[in-house]
Amino acid sequence: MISGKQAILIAGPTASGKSGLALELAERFGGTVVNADSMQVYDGLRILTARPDAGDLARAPHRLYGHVDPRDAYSAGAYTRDCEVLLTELRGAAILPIFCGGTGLYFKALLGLLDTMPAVPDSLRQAWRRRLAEEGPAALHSLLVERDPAAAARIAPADGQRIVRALEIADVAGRPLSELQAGQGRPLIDGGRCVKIVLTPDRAVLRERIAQRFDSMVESGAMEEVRDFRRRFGAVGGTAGKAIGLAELGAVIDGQASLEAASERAIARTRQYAKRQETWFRHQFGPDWLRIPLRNVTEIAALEVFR
RNA sequence: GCCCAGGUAGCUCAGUUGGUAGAGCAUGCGACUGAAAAUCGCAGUGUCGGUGGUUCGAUUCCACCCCUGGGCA
Repeated sequence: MISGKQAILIAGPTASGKSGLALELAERFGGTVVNADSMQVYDGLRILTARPDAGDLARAPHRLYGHVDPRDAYSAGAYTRDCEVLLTELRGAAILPIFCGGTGLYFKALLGLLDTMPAVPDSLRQAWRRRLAEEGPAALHSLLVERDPAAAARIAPADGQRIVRALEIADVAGRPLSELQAGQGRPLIDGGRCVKIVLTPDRAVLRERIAQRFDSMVESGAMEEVRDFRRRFGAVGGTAGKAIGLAELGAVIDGQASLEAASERAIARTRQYAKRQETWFRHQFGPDWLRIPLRNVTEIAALEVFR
């Protein structure tokens, strides 16, 4: 294990080679790769969500991959609770966790940058979501102006998702969300005692990799995977249902689109996603994160920080 | 060869009764406290196919030419 380090954190845009690097380091340090990706937690879409395959799993232990039923609701909060349990276990066994994933919010949660919030009952959440669908975000935003003016000022009137979140928290907590967001979150790991790296590949290179990866997903049976997924879980409405490629390949299966058009669409969505990730890592992650433009896993693993 | 339709942003297309043009998608930039592969905001782009003519002024009207699609031969 690296001296004095609690964990290794590997972030980066999709298709930047995070998983390969995590695997390399896990083998080297006898560590466990821990998922930090909001889609790879779900069961059912191994190929489309680029989850490690059987060969990868044989090389090193992997945790929090595919452990959630895609019909269930999952969240950064649920992830935090999963990690808390897991970290206790790994610490007990003196095993180095290597967090690897593209969900910036999950890293933020890990580092204690999310305040503790009361749990929102499912019924309440559903009720607000129904109102959002029926009345639209603008109507709920004007409601929020009365309930939590500070939050309303920060949240765009069209941002239904955040408006609903603020409203439901105000309901359960009896206090505005903006008051609860005090920056008092409890870190699960100490950021100062971790190796934190962000992979920053060149945009043009990443675009190329994204396109190639989608094609190879299709070649490896992504279409069949979507069929199986539908058979097992039906039409999934939650987060898992929004996995890139699911709707697109579904349209091909239903005869609504050509494979070519679907691929183009899925690849474009992936590029857009990668861009949002880059923006997040650039601005939400501090200067204490190491930005690494190198692409070769062995090269990165040889860096000074890993000695 | 003839007839018809079309050639406008990277793509698909709208439009200008003549005053140099716009949507969607794509692209770029950004926000982000439990749906985050989510959700949301901002921005740019054009020799309006070419050449001439009419006009104060043409992407718009006229002529010719080129290209694409369809039809007729």
